[in-house]
Parts: sequence; structure tokens; C-alpha cells
Amino acid sequence: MELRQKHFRKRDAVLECLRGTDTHPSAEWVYAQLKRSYPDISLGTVYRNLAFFKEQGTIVSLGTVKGVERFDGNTAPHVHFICTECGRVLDLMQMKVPEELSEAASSYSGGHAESCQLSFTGLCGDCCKTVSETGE
Amino acid sequence: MELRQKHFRKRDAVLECLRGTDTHPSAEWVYAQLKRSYPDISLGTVYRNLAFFKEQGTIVSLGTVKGVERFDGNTAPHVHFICTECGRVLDLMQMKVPEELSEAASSYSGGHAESCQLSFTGLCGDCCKTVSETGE
DNA sequence: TTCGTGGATGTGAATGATTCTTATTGACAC
DNA sequence: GTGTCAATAAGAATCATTCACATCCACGAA
Repeated sequence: MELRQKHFRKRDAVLECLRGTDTHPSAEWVYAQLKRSYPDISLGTVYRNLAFFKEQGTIVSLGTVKGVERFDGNTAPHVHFICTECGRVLDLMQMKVPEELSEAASSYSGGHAESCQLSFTGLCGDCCKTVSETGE
Repeated sequence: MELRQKHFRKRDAVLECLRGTDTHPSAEWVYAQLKRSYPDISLGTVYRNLAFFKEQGTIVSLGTVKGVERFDGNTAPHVHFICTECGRVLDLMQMKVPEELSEAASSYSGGHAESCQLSFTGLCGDCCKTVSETGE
């Protein structure tokens, strides 16, 4: 078991890294983090394993923000706030996503809805402040 | 005015093209359409003008589907259904997006929400059918 | 032990969407 | 006509992501 662990060390590390942050990171960010503990890790491995976990449903993609894909290790349905200025993504865990919406979406679309994403875009608190201080 | 029209012909054509469809097209699709009426139009022009209108708020980006950005000429807030199989994007105009959500998002996030996107992903009717017929 | 197998990885090249650069054009004011 | 300024075409450049391929490692069979 210890030995097996070793073989999957990097795959596991990708998942741990994602679960250990609430920054909804990009592949590049994960790569930079893991580089410290695993100096020989490659970007390809990070992409490969993110795709693997996404496929498994173990993690979730938030779509792209400013051209790069962002991931979330928290698969519980929750709402996101995306800052259009700095690209930060915040969780709004307090906001409820009505349960029955998916069924409504399925029936309206004639297909089968598997997941639902609710997100808001705008300026985060920090960027609001910066804008009001510098006048844009 | 006629003359001025001519100068902006392609910019306007990009907007018209987007407004004349409900397929939520990509830049490439718009380019292919316009190529018929404007054989010398360039992809760069399409990208440039999509970015221009997006900046103005005249059109809206849906984010990327299967790696390519998709646009919507319909800026009225409405719900989308995105097929993960064929990439089709359907409007669910019948579904309501509660008005007060944006304010809640602003207060929870400490920032200022400017827009809200609610979308469902899954299999559209056609793809459901295909899957059940072919057994995947 | 020694092989063989199969999954995980590193490397670097390839891909593909998007953006940038440069030269050109058209509309308008003088 | 000349100058200016925005819009454009063409193609090069960029950048995130994927792919191809050789290698490595754990495990199991001989």
C-alpha cells in the first residue's frame, strides 16, 4: 500500500492541492504549487490528472475565466462570484440553488440536465475599492 | 449616411449575424456565415468586433463550450441549456431568474454583481435519443 | 531473481483558438 | 488634394491545452 501510494503520488497530490484551496485554481497554479514538493512534476501531468478527475466527477470545472480553465475540488453545488477585474472566484456557499430547477430545465429543454451552474460576475470587494480610489 | 453605413458594414454585419440566430455561435461560425456576403472578411475582424460589442454590452459571452467562446445577441437575462455531447446551446426563456439574487450575491460577496448566469449542462433531446438508440 | 505488463509520468512537439502587428483603405474635415 | 482617424485584411505571434512517445515503476508470473 505504501508502495502503491508512491506510484500515484502525483495524481493524489493534484487532488489534494485542489481540495486544499478555495481559490478555484487553474492548471498552471496547481503546477506551480506542486513544483515545490515535486520539483520534477510536469505540466502535462497536471493537465492529465485534472482531466482524469473531472471525468470521474471527483472535481468540477468552472469554465474559463480570462481564457484559462478553472477548477473546483468542492463538488457540492454552490454559487460562484467571478471578479471580471482580477479573475478571483469566490464561493457563495450561503446562497441556495433551488433543487427543482434541474427538473424544470430538463422538461423545458426536452433533454436531461445533469448539473447546474449559477454564477455572478462583477467586481469583488477589493476591486471595487481600487476602482473608487483610483477613479478606474 | 449611406456612405457611413458602408464604412461600418462589416461591424454591423457581425451584430446582425449574431442577432439573427439563436444558435449562440462562435467567432468561427459568424465568420463562415459572413464569408458568403463578404468574401473578403477576415477572422480577425470578427474577433475584433465581437470583442467590441461585448465591451459595449451590446452582446454577451456565454463562456466557452468545448474550448471555444460562444456569444449571444440576446442580452435579456435568460437561462441556458448546454449539451455536453454536441455543444448545442438552447435558450430556456420560460425559466425565470429571480430578480433579487444579484443583490444577495453582492452582499454575500462584498462586491458588486453586474450580471448573473444560470445554465444547465446535460444531454439535449437529440443526444439523449442517439445515446439510447446506439447504447452510448 | 528475472521478465513482462500496464498504468503514470516527463519531455517536447503539435494543435487550435485568440490576439497582435503592420500596412492599407475609406470617410470626413480642412 | 492633404491629413487624420477608425476599420480592415493578412498573416505572424501568443498562449493554453493536448498529443506522441519513450521511460519509469509497482506488481505478478515464471
